[in-house]
Formats: sequence, C-alpha cells, structure tokens
Amino acid sequence: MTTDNIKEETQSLNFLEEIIEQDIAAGKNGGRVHTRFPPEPNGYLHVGHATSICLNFGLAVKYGGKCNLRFDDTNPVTEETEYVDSIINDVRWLGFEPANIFYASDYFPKLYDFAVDLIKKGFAYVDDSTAEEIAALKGTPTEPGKPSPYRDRSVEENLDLFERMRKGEFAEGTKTLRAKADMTSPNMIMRDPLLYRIKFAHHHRTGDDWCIYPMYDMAHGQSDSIEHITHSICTLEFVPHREIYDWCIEKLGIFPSKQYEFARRNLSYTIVSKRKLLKLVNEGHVNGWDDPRMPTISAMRRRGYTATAIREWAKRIGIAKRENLVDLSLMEFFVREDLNKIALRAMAVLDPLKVVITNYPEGKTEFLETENNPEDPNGGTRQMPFGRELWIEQDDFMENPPPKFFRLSPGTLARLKSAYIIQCDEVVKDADGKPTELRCTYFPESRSGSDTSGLKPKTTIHWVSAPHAIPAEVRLYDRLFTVEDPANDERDFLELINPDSLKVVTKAMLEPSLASGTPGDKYQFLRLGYFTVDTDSTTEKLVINRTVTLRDAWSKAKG
RNA sequence: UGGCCUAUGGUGUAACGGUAGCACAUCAGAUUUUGGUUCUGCGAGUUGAGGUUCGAAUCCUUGUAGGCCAACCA
Repeated sequence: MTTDNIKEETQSLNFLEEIIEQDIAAGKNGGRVHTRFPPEPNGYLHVGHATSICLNFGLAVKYGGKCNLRFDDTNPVTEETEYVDSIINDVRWLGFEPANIFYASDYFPKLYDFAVDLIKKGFAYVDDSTAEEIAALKGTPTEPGKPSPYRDRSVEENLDLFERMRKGEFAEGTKTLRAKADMTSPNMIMRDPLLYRIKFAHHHRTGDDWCIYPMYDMAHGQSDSIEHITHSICTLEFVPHREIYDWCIEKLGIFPSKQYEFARRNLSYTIVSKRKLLKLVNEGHVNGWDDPRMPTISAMRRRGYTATAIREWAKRIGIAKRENLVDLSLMEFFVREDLNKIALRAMAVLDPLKVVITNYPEGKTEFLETENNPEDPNGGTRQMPFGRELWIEQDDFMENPPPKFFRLSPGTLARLKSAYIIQCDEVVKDADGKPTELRCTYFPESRSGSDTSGLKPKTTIHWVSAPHAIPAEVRLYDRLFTVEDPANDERDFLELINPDSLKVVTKAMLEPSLASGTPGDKYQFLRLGYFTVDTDSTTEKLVINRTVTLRDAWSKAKG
C-alpha cells in the first residue's frame, strides 16, 4: 500500500459527509444522494453562494449523486430573469453542470394542491387578520402566542375562501393561508406560520397566472420533496424552520427530504449583504456588480480569480457549524497556487523609469529568448526585443539604498531578466531631484544563456524595450474595506471603504507580446503579480486588472 | 427572562474515550537569472469549574461567551 492510499483512507470527513455516508451505509433512499442549490434570483451570486455551490455540487460528485439548480422564485416583486441567467452562468463557470434546472414557480399548481390537501386534513386555515394582528397574537420568545379568531373555521369555509383568494376576490393583505401548527410552541416559527399570501404582482415566469404566492415554508421543503432531494443543505439561520419543514412533509405524506444546516463562511474584509452590495453599486462606490473589488462571482471572475482556485479554497476551508471569519490570505493563496501553474509570464513596467545603455549601438534591436512559464515544461519560449532604450521599474532603482536593498543603484550591477547585466553610471534628475533617466553600460559578454562575464549581480529585474513597449491602463486593487469584519462594525459600512481599493496606473508599459491579449487572458507580470486582461479593453487600449500580487518578501522587509 | 445552535494555535479545519494533526499566516534558513516558485525548520491551541474513567478536546453537570428565532423575505 502506498502512502497516498493511506492518506486517502484516513482522510477525515466533514459532518455532512458523515451523515451521507451513514445514510448510504444504512441503505437510506436506496443509497441515492441528491442535493440542490436553491438561489433566489434577486441578485448576483457572491462568494458565499460559491461555497454553497461547491458544497452541494461537490457532495453530489463525491457520492455519485445529482445536484439540481433550483430557483426559489416565490416572491415575484424582487425577482428577475436577468439574475436567472447570471446565476446559471456563474454555476457553470465554477465548473458544475446541474442535473436539472428547476424553478419553484413551476410547482405553483402542485403547491396549491398541497395547500388544499392541508386544509382538507385540518392543518391549514384562512386567516383574515392583518399583519399587525397576526404579529400581536404571535407572542414573544418568552410568552406563548394566542390563537387567531379565524383559526377554527370549517374545512369547507377554508376551502372556499382559499379558492377565492386564488381567483383574486380579495385584496392584498386581507387574507393569508396559515398552517394550523402550535401557537404555544417555544419555536416561534411553529406558531402558525404563513403559507400563502395575496400579491397582485407580475411574476418573471408565470406572469399574471397567480395572485397568491407560497411562502418559504410552504415552498422550499415541498419543492425538495417533489424533486426527491435526499439532503437539503442550508445555512444555520434555517435551523428553526426544520421543524415546520418536517411538519409539512409529514402532514402531506410526501417524500421525506431532510434538511441539514451549516455555518455560512465569511470572508475577511468583505461584505455580502445584498442590501449593502446594492448600495455600493447604486451610489457609485464601485463600478457595477462585477467591479473586481466586489465579492460577487462575476467580479472575482473579472478580476482574474480562477474557478479552480475558488473550488480548492472552498474545499480547504471546510464545513462546520461554528461562526467563522476566513482570512482573505487563504483565498489569495489558492489564487496564486493555480495562477502560478497556468499564467504566462510576461514583463511589464508599472512605473517606468528610462534606462539608456550608453555603450549599446543606437538603432540596434536584438531578440532575446525568454521562457513563457518556468513551471510548465511545455510552456515554450518567446522572443523579446532589446535595445538601447529601456523601461525599468522606478522601485527597482534607489540612489541611496538602505542596507537590504539589492536592486539597481549607482555603481551596482543588475541582471536584466533574460538579457544582459548592466551597471548604473549616472542618474539624470528633474528639478525636484527625482530620477528621470539612468545612464548605464551593459556587459556584452553577459548575455543570458551565454554569460562568460563572471559577474554576479545580486538581483534580476524586469524591463521592457522602450520603442516596442505597449502603453496600457493597469488597475491595482486592494481590499474594499479597511477592517477585517465590516459587517459587524458599529460604524456605517460606507465609512469603512478603503480609499485606496483602486489605483489606476495609466502609463504602464507592457512587452509587445501582450498586444494580442483578449479579456480573461492571465499573465504573471514578473516580480509584480498576476494580471488579467479586463473586459474594458478595446482595440485601441488595453486595460489590465491586477488579480493579486506575488508574495513579496522585500515589501515586508521594508515595512 | 423561552427555545435552538456553537466554542480547538493569529485564521480555517481535523482528532468520533487512547501521542492534539493539517493548511494558511508569521518567523528563521537553503535554492533561485522573478525578493516569485520549491525545500527545510521554529514558535503558537482544547472557554472556566466540577464529575465519570486507568485515561477526556471528546461523555455528564454547571457556569461563561457568541450566534439565531417574534418579515404577508428567502
């Protein structure tokens, strides 16, 4: 037996996997595993949904089961087809194909029949109380509720009233259908929860067919049951709903789906509240739902995060029932890990400083070979033009360097990556004393691959040939908020926005091979980070997003 | 002052009565034509108090702390 086998066999399970394996072992549902991802199409999917998608689809994959994508579209006033399309797109982009794409709204007729069945069995009644009256009789967590005066209507009357609700005979808010459960239950959810409400609203799929719509407690579990979902996984805030979930299924005598709850995963420095996200977009704090600083899946995609990275991240942070705040650096680790393998290397200068090689012939251009990806044996090489005038990074030069700085400074040597070793002879400065040009000499015998100079520079820096460089706009992103947990801060979240979350570099210089870049292409700009071509790019102008920086020992060292 | 859920290094997550492990982060070192990658190593943890047991992170009791529940939202 190999080490790998041992490792695999002793791999620990999360609590949901344990439940599933026990169910399979017990022969429950014939060993079948069927999950579902049930978003409400009222907004864009965010990183929290991403973990849920990975969980539900991942479990199905792991146990040879199925996972449905089901739109929980039972509230017509907030839901739109636009969101449906983006959700399907996001699920597929993450690498999962739903076994079925279903809509709770497709079950409206069936759900209506279920409601009628509950009425007939004496488990539901039509209540004429107003919202205020219902709330008043509901009691409090420490006091039991009191029965509605309409609670003991006859089955016949309830049937009649409910049918007339459906026909549109009553105004919104005047009548509801409620479960006849337990007004004295310590679980507030069990105090005769609303099952149906009247809403004369246009539904994105059923149009004006209905003027009554099922509530969550009437729709969700029953939809699970209709689809024969075996493991219905949701977040912790639904724990108290489990009782009514089971109650409805039992009273209806339908397929017994089971609900299990986990703690949603929170990412540090981000916010996922739909209301707050909407505010960021509407008030222009960010540039739309897919602004690369947003926590939406579409934004992460645009920023250059890969589906692989997100899936691996979700796998690694695991699943449990305790409160958590996952450090952003863990996400960034997986983004770097994947990008390190797949991103093409390129050279780009964000803050250009002119270098003139005084002993290099004027007008001469030579092409030097450089590797596309040292991590990929089949990555191949490309040719980089090199000449007398180059751009290097301002940060790579210091006239008066501190002790640990070992890049270019007057009199020191530096290797130009895949090219020659140079030495800085003279610094040309502007009126403010800022270097504007370096006059250097190169060592012709130090060419990469055939270096006979014997010189040992302490550093290798990146560069771009000035006459061949492509100017581009590069957008540098940082965390959107200044505090780890903006959702739980006493200050208004708008006050916590990081003023430096976006820096636009307008005069970046890229190596010429970038000219053919199209949106979504991923690169590692040597020594700078991982970058991707943004959707704002045009044929005239490239726009590049920085996905994440490289780990940077130097910036840490200097503080 | 009701019910429910939860508590393990800085962070996330394992250990299912038998040596508290893994990953990230941190720090130190090696390698390196990317201050990247890779490799090696260090430091750091069971919410308090009782109890059961030969033995408790794990079981029991009881504190403490955090979260959720009184939308015609999901």
